[in-house]
Amino acid sequence: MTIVVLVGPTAVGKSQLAVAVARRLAGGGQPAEIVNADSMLVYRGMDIGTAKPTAAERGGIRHHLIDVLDVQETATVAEFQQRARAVIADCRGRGVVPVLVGGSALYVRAIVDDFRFPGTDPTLRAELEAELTVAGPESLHRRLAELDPASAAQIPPGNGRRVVRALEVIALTGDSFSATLPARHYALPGVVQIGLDIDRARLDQRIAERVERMWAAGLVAEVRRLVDAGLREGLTASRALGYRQVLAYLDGELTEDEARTRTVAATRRFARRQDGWFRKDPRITWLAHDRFDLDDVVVSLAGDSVARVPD
RNA sequence: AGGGCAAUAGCUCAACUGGCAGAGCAUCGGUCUCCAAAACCGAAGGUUGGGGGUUCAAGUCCCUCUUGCCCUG
Repeated sequence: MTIVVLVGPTAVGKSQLAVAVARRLAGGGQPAEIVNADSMLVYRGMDIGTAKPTAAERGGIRHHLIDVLDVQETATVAEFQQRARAVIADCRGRGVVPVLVGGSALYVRAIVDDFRFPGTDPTLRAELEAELTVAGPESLHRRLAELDPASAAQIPPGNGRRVVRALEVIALTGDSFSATLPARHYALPGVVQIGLDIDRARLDQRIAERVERMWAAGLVAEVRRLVDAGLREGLTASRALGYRQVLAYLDGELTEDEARTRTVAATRRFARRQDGWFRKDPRITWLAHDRFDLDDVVVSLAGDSVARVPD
């Protein structure tokens, strides 16, 4: 059994390639199915700003884990990991090849590698969060240093978010946090990871054009609509690229023009960070995003894996 | 045309009576086990619009030119 994983920065063309590949990866006569691994495509109503593939763009290929949350719900890696693994297992049970497509590196790794997340406690989290707001991250970090010097050494004192999580885990498990990323060993069989390569100037250009198109397509109106649906209350969704900036515009903190320009800049920075994750993974096979035989190569790489990995 | 105000990092702006030119954002690099399109850390970046003068010392004071904004006619 094989699973194709398509990664790379935003706007390289992952979604499009996924559909082309899925059509040709017929296991047992049925086309492959696409599994989203993108933290923002999960939100209903966030269509324009996330460049969510339209029905036409999906080309009749089934897409999983898109539109599964309301904007006011908080997305989490752990929940996503469970859902994605369930979907993947289901595909395999039906003899269908899953094609995992994602730009959220942590999400992809959590699905494909051996990640085990300690639980969470909303009440406890809320308390720590409240303390973070009033007391600041340094004071929480000092407490972490007493409880668990090893993890305190790993987490920068200014990063309140991670300090809170560490304290939460310690309180919950009674154990130390030991926050380290696991080794790059696939927890699933038959993984073929493919990265789409693009030079920076080209990518920046594509990002600028894409944001331009989003505005023309009515991103501002979409955000207005989502505000009524509770976007501002959504911890995750309200921080999405484009959405956060348009919210600031609607609040009068930015002009519309500034919102657009900042969305472009923020997306560029995001692309750099994605690159940082993916480039470090030696298991990824990199292919130029614009090679004419791109889908052929992906299909054949997937096929090789099927041959190599016995059922 | 006359008068006033302004000009400092790519952008927006700081710098008490003259005393080591800074910050936010952008840019570049990095970190990462439940908000990750998040959060955080680091680096680089300047002939203070041009020219002259006063002073031990000028972004700051004086003269002049340039550019922009405002007021008056």
